[in-house]
Amino acid sequence: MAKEYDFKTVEKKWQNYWYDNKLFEVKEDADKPKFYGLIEFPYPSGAGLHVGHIRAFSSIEVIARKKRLEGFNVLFPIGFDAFGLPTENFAMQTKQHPRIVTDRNIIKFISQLKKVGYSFDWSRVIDTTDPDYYRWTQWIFLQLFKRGLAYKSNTFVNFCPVCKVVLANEESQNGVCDRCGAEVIQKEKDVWFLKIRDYSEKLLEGLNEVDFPEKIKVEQQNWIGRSTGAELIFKVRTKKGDYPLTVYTTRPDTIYGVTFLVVSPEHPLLAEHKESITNLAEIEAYQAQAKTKREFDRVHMAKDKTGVKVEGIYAVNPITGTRIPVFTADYVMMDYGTGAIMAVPAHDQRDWDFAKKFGLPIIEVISGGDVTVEAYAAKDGGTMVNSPLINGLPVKEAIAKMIGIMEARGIGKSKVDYKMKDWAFNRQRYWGEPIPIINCPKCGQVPVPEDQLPLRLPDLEDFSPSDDASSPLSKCKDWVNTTCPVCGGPATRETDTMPQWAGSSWYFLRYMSPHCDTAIVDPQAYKYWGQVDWYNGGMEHVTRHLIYSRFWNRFLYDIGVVGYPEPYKRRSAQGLILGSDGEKMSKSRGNTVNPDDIVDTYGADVLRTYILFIGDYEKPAPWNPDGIKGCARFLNRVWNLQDLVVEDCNTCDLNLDALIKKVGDDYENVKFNTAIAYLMTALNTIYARGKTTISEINTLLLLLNPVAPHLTSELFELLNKGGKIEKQRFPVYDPAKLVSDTVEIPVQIMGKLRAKITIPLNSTQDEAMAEIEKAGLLEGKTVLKVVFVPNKIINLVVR
RNA sequence: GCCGUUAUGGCGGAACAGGCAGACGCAAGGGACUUAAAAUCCCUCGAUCGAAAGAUCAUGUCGGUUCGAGCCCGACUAACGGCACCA
Repeated sequence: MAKEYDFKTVEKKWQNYWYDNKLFEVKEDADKPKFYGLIEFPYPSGAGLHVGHIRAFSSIEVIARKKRLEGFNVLFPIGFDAFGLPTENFAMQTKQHPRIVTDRNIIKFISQLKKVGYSFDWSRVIDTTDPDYYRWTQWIFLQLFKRGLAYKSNTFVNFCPVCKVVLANEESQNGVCDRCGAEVIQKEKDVWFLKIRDYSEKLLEGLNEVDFPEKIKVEQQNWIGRSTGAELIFKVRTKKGDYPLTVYTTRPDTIYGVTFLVVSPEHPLLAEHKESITNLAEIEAYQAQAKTKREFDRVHMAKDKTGVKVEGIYAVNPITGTRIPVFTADYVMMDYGTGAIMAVPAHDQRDWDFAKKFGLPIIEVISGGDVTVEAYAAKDGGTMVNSPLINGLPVKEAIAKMIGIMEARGIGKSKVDYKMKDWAFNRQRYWGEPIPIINCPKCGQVPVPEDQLPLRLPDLEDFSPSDDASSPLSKCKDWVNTTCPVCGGPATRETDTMPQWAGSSWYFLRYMSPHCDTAIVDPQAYKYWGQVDWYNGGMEHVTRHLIYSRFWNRFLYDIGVVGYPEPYKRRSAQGLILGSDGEKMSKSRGNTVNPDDIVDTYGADVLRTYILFIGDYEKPAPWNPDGIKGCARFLNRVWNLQDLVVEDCNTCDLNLDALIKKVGDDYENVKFNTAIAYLMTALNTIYARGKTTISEINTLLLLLNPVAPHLTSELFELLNKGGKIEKQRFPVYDPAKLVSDTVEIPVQIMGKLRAKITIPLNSTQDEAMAEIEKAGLLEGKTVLKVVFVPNKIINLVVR
C-alpha cells in the first residue's frame, strides 16, 4: 500500500524546489518559441486573495505549465495594481500611510499566491505605486500631452456635500454617496481628459485582428457606439442675424417631418443670443435647474420630458423653408452630436412624447405606422410620404438621396459620430500617480521635463481629501510651489492624481523588462516577447481597462514605441464564483470562501482542480463545499495508482491517444471542466481493470500536471527513480490511433432508438442492413425508407 | 427601451458539425469492511406504468422544418450582464 498522501509536506517540498531553483524565471531565448500568458494583476486589498482570483489565475496557469512542457519559453508574470481608493480609505481610517498598507498587502498576496503553487516569474513582480514604475506611467502621459491627446476642460464632477469630497462614479452609484448615503451633487471643475475619442475608429478596426470572445467585441463596439448620420445646418433667426445651428441626425430622410428643434440647455446659442430671447428669465431658470440635476435623474425622468420654448427666435427648415420653433430641453445632451437636434415626432418616440406634452404638430413622412398612437421609427421598412423630393423611396435610399441633396446645396454633410466619451483622467485623491504638469502664469501648462521623472508623491502627513473639491496634494505647499522649467519663474504643480486605470493600461509592457531604466520597455525584450499571446480577465473590465489599455498601446504604436497595434492576441474571461447560496459573494452576505482555508484543509492541488472542474469556465458557478471532496477523492485515487502498477499488462488498452487529444484540446479551448472529467473517466477505467503500468501513469501525470502540479511531480519522481516531471514533454497523440476498426452505431426506427449494432468501420448501408436483419429487428415490418449516415447512425422508416 | 448571454435530473454540469440526452462530479438510498465511526470499496439513482422484458413521457413555453431537434427557424416567458433621453 502506498503511503498516505501528505499534501502539506509534498506541496511545501515542490514549492521550495520551484521557487528556490527559479524554475519559472525566464530570459529571452532565440532558440525557443515564446509564449506570453497574462492574468489581470490583482488589486492588493486588505482582504487578501479571493476564490475569484483563483479561478481567474488558474486558466493561464494551466496553459503556462502546458506550454512549458511543450517546449515554449513561457513568460507568466504577476504584479500589483496598487494605487486606489480602498487602500487610501483604509489608510485614513486606521491612520497609517497608504505605502505601509500597500506593502503589507502585497506581502500577504505573494505568500498566498505561492501557497497555491502558481508558476509566476517572481523576479518580475511589479507594483504600480513604485516610483520606478509610475515614472513611466507619467512618461506616457507626457507623450499624450505633447501630442495634444491630454487636455484640461471644464466639466461636472460628483461631489458629496456631507463628506465634502469628489467621488468617482463607482463611489456614487445611484446618485448617492457610497460612504455617508447623502445625495451627490454636480460640481463644476477643470479636469484632465485623454482624447480616446480620436482612437474610436482604430479601436473598432483593431477588433478585427484579435481573438476575443464575440461578446467582448460586441460590448466594446457598443461602448464605442459608432453611428453614421448627417450634420444639417438650420438657420436660426435672431436679432443679431442668422445663427447657423448644426444638428446631428441619423435620419436626414425625415427632414419634412421636422416640427421643432431642441437644443441642450448648455448650448452656446442660448448664451450668445440672450438679447433675442424674450423669455430669458424662464430659460435661465430652466438652465439652472438642469445644471443641478444629477445624471441619475436625467435618466430616470426619461419618460417625463421637460423643456421650455425659446421665445423671440425661430429656425427655418433648410429644405422646406418652413418656420419652426426652437426649444431647450435636457433630453438633449451637449456632449453627444452637436447638442442640438431636429425633432421629428412622427418617427422618434422621444420627440413624440415631447410634442404631445407641448401640443406640437406631428407630421407623418414615412408610411407604415400609426403616428397618432406612437412614433414609427421605420428602421427596416416604410416608404417616404409628404416629402416632395424623396416621395415613394424606401428609407435607405431616401437617406442617401437626401444627404446628396444637402451636400449639393451646402446645408449638410454626412457625419460619423461616436458615443464613447473622452477619458476623464484625474482624481482629487492622494494615492495615485501625480500628473507631471506645471502651471506657469506665463507659459501655461508646462510638462515636467522627462529627466526629472518620476515626479514623486510627497510624503504627506494628512492625505485626507480637502473640502473644496481639490486634491490633498494642494495642501503640501512645498511640493506645489515650484519653478517653471521653461521660464524659471514661480509656478505651481498640478495637484490632481491619475485615475486607477492609468497604471494598468500598460503594465503588460513593463513585465517584458521590469527593471529597464532607460525606456518603458527594453526594445530587445519587446522584440522577443511582443504581444501578449493570451490574456485572461473579468468581463467587468471590458469597457474600461481592456479598452483603455488597447488605446494606450495603439498610441504607443503610433509614436513608434511598440511594434504591434494590438497588445493582446487572445482574450478569455472567467465567470464569477458565487456563494454556495447562488448569490454573489460578499462579506455582508457571509457567503465568502477564503482560499487559504481550502489550501490548509485539502491542499493547493485540490483547490486548483476544484476551481477548474466547477463548471463552464466562462459562466458563473456557485461554490459547493461538497464538490471539493470529490476532487480530493480523485487526486487521492491518482496517488494510489502506484498500488496498481504491474510490469506487463496486456489488458492495459486505454486509448491514450484519444485522451491526450481530448485533454490537450480542452485546455486550449478553455474547457478545463471536461478535460478533468475525461481524466476521471480514464482513472475509473484503470481502477475497474485493477492494474496499470508506469508508462500509462506517466502519461496521465503529464496530462494532469498543469492542474495539480505538486502531486503529479511527487508521484512522477517516486515512480521514475527521482526523475523530474518538468523535464518531460507534454504527451503527443498519434492521429492514426484515434480511429478503431469497428464502430457501434445506433439503430433508430421511426426516429427512436431501438438497438445498437457493431459493424466494421466504413460499412455500407447494405452491410448495416444485413446486420439489422440478422438481429431480427424488422420482423413483420416493411421498410419504406432508410437513412444511413456512415459510421454514425441508421434510421428506418417502416410500416 | 436597445444590445448581448443563458434556460438540460435533487444539485454543478456533459453532449465535437442536426444523429445513442444526462459524460464527470456532488447529494441521496442500499450493501461490504469495522466493536463502532471516519476513510475506502461495490451496487442503484430523470419521471410514469410494469414482477420483468419493456413501453411511454422528458432539455423554460407554444408552433414549425427534418427520416431524426437540447442543437435550426418563428413567436413567447424568465433570469443574468452591458448600455441607456446617444438624436
